[in-house]
Amino acid sequence: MTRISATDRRSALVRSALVVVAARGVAQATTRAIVAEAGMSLASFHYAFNSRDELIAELVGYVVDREATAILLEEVDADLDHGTHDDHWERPILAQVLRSGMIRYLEHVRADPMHEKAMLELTQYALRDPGLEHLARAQYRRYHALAAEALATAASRSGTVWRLPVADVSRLLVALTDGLTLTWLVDRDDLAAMQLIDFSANSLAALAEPA
Amino acid sequence: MTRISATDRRSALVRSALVVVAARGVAQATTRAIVAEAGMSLASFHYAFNSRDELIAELVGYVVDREATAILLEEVDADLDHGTHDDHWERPILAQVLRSGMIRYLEHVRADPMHEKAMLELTQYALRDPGLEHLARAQYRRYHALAAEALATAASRSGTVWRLPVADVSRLLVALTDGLTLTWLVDRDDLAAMQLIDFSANSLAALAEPA
DNA sequence: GTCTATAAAGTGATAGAC
DNA sequence: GTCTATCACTTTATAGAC
Repeated sequence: MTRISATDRRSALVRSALVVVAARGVAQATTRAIVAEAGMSLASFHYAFNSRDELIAELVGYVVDREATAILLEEVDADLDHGTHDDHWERPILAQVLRSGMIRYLEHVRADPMHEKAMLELTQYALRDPGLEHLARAQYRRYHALAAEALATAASRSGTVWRLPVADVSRLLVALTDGLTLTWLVDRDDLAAMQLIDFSANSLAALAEPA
Repeated sequence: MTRISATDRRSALVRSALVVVAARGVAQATTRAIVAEAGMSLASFHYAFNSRDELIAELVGYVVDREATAILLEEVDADLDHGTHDDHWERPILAQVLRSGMIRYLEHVRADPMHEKAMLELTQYALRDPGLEHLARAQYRRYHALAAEALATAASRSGTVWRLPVADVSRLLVALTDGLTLTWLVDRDDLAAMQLIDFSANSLAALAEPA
């Protein structure tokens, strides 16, 4: 009926695909399920995309951006909150900074668990497809870069410096975050998650020293 | 041709299913692919199982047992190796015991990465199926119990005691192991994996004190 | 019990009218 | 551009011969 540009239709389909993947998994994200979610006809799908594989590839690329910006925006918000009151002489303890950062991440996962599950599945899916494998690696490079930035900020804010390259520490943080996500998704144990966060924050903080 | 008991056929199909899942993923583990791997006809499948879902359910239950016993056997082997020479007065450092245990686990993953990937996918799959969800949880309870046993052994061998309940420490170890597995499967970075192992071993060891 | 053949339902993709 | 209708194929599952 109404004319929609091909690019608009593509992004609409990608967003709908993410909804379907989150709700039912990658295997159940059929072209029919996706167009139903988007309120389009099946033919419109193939007008916008050459194949389902093409959409899945774009979806993987899309979620990498989305995840990165989502976490980044939360960081910025937290920074702004922090900046509203005068803390000129107050130096937060590094472990506390890391702890609150990881709690923010956990809240992010708790707010939309199925989305996080979709991220995991899409990574695993990409890892199986030779043509999509590089996207999975790109996703993790993004995570590492994001973690490195957060760790650098945390250190400078708490007046400390990392005793080993921040890139190395960031890999630890990403692995800890993965473990946190995976175990929480399985048993939804908030208490255990908080214990893991405390442990992670304290253990990582031990890798820094006063500036 | 040759008559095979239904139970034998079931277990043969389950083993073949695991091979297919490891090689091509859960979604591609079709009944046809599984019977081809097992060298059976399609009809034999439905003679042994009522449905594909029934096989997948049994597969999930099967891998839980298999993974547990596999890691446990490695532990026993390691214990035997350790017992061959006289170490009556030698007390290994806890961090070293944990480190070598995690290295053994990493070797286990490196020896058959696709099997480990299959385990991950089956857990995620079970988590989506309301009827299979409990199996995913059971799998992790098993992991936790296994980790708790290993941690208790490690502490007593090194003459230390855990400063918090071993069940809590075991959850940390499982999460660390998950993070190790996930990140290694993505980038296959052995050096980063070793750094994570060192970090984990040292950080966990800090949670114990001399007996 | 084990097979071949086929049914029944779902899938990705396309043709062709408008 | 967008639709309905349909093709070609794959999937799970079953029927029926042996």
